[in-house]
Amino acid sequence: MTLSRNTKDSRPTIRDVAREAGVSHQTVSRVLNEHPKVAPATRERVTRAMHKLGFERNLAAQMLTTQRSQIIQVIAVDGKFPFEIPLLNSTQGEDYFAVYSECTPKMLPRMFDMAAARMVEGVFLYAPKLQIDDDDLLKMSHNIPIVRRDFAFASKKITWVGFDQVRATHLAVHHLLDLGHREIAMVTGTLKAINASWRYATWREMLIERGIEPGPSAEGDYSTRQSALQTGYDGMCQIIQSRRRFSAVVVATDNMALGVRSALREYGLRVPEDVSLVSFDDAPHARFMDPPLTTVAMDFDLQNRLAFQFLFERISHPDIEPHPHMLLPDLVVRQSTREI
Amino acid sequence: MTLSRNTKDSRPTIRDVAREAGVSHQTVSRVLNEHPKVAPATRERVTRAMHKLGFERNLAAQMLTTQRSQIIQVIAVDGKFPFEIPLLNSTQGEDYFAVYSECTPKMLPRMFDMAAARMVEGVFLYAPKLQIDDDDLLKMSHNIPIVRRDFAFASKKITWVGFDQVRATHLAVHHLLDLGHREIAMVTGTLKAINASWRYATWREMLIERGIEPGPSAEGDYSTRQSALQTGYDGMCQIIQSRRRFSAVVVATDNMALGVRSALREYGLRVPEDVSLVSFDDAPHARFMDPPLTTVAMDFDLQNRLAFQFLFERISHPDIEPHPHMLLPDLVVRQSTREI
DNA sequence: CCCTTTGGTGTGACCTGTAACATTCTTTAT
DNA sequence: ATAAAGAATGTTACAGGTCACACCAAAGGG
Repeated sequence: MTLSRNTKDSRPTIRDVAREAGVSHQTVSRVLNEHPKVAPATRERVTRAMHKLGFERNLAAQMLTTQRSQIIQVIAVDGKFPFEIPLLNSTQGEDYFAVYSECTPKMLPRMFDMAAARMVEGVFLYAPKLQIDDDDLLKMSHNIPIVRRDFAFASKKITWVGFDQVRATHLAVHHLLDLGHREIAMVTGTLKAINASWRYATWREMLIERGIEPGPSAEGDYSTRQSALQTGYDGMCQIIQSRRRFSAVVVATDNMALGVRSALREYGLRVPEDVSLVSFDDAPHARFMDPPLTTVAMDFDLQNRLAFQFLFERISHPDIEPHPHMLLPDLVVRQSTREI
Repeated sequence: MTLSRNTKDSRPTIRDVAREAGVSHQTVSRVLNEHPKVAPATRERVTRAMHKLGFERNLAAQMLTTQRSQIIQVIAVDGKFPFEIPLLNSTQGEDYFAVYSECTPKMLPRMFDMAAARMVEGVFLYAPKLQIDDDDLLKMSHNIPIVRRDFAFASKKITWVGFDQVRATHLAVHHLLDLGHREIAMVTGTLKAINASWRYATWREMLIERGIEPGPSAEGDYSTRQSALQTGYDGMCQIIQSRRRFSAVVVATDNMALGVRSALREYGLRVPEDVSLVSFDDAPHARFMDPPLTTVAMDFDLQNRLAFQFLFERISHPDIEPHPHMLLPDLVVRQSTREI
């Protein structure tokens, strides 16, 4: 017994639609791709046939011929991309899907090989610890457009979107200096992260430049919410136990600040009466903390949106120049800082 | 001038590998698919050729013939899936990619149509507000395996993974009752969410059953972190302003509890001296709050892992019975509750 | 020693769209 | 009227894998 192809669950193809509408499959393809030279009446018939059969274009087949996957890949190198899943929906308006993967710096070339084989159209790179030469990165990229969503200071040939960490740290430290603080401690993120190390270095340099000895510091890790809270707490405990004096603490992120705040409380230190606290990010919880947290606001939403937007730009106009994009943070003064 | 196909950036195909290794393309395919009947020497030659040419199997072509995409789709209906992107990496060990999309209940059938056209192999459904008949859901599913990662009480034909909300609420309210509280307020999530409404209903019933009048309540929305904090705050303010008495508050999630805590503080109400607070989730920040939060722990990580695991199970063994899976929460007593 | 089995390999069709080119039928310019 | 241009549609050849089947040689059974 010979079964016709369209038995059961197999979905209709353009050939089926063509037969239904009494045209050639190519005409159906033209309708699908909104080719101008299709007679309105024909287009109408074909459209009707498509609806009748419940036709949906087979992406795999389209991928195979066009060499375009409509997929962009988010690659987190040496860490996790700490945002919420709905962010991946930003690609939807552009008819792209985003897939996510993590890898080590060593695996990155292989990652690009696989991306190329999957005909991934763009790579959204989150590699906050990766110091890599632009040319090396481009070499392994198989010409897939890349946008780095991090701080890649020296990069001239790769589009990236990042925050000015020096400026951010200036805002935080200046604020404390203006309030009269001279004994300023810091709880940093992992210094392997480029952003975190800039914040740390800038904090140090600003104080040293002014002849002030940098206060005690501890290294944490804000790469996940969990570790941020815990290492914020641990770091603060460590600083307190060091017995070195401090009247203010700079904390690398608002999540860490939650842990820091908790440690201070345990040791009976009041904020801001005994210790002023300034942090970075302006996360949603910052204004609900006790006291509401003074923080250097970074609009990550904007950063992510821009990074995606630039990526789509590079995909559709591969010839335009890469343009690094430095975002400027803002100080939000709340009640965790006070004049000494 | 005739250009050979393999100019520049076009990637090598199995035919290229075959030529390089001096075998047929089918043999290369067999090596790729670990077919047992390939002579070791041949396999070796082919593998070497693949490496030499930097071959990666073209996913689109594979998809087209096998009708398998190696893609699973996470669909959030009427809301956002509030977890972090790295969660999507749980699919990696299984050689799947996860894509994410959101839709309204009305769009869901169309979503499945598109999924079928993309040959999506499984759907991870997060639809905490969706009350839908199993059969209706199955009807629109094009036979794509589905796992619901939410509470779908009546479902017998769909695999789902959820927490026992009744039990969870019992834990919270019993705890307060045991401590002597009789004036118990509640800040709920949006009552359109099935989980939230169960928590609300159970809270009410438990009190009424015992002849206690339910305390004041306010409806919030914990579907995003942002809204959770804000509506937690707003809801608590509303309850306080109602002037109705309460000695304890049940809060729908730990995120909302942050807002609630902040509102209480503003009104000079101490926790737990004036008000006991019990919440749900045991989010990372719960133990760093002031005071550390008593909460009903739900292991979302486990829930997500199980849901993914069940989905892969259903994909590889479509014939096994759907099995609803009810997870049991645990009460974590910290310092936000106290005997009255 | 011949027949059957089976391990190892090759051949050609097929999956479902799209691109390039061919074909038909109008319409316009000369 | 006739060539040329152009609109609408059809034909055929891909894209890069996998599948079904054919084939051959070596091994095992009678």
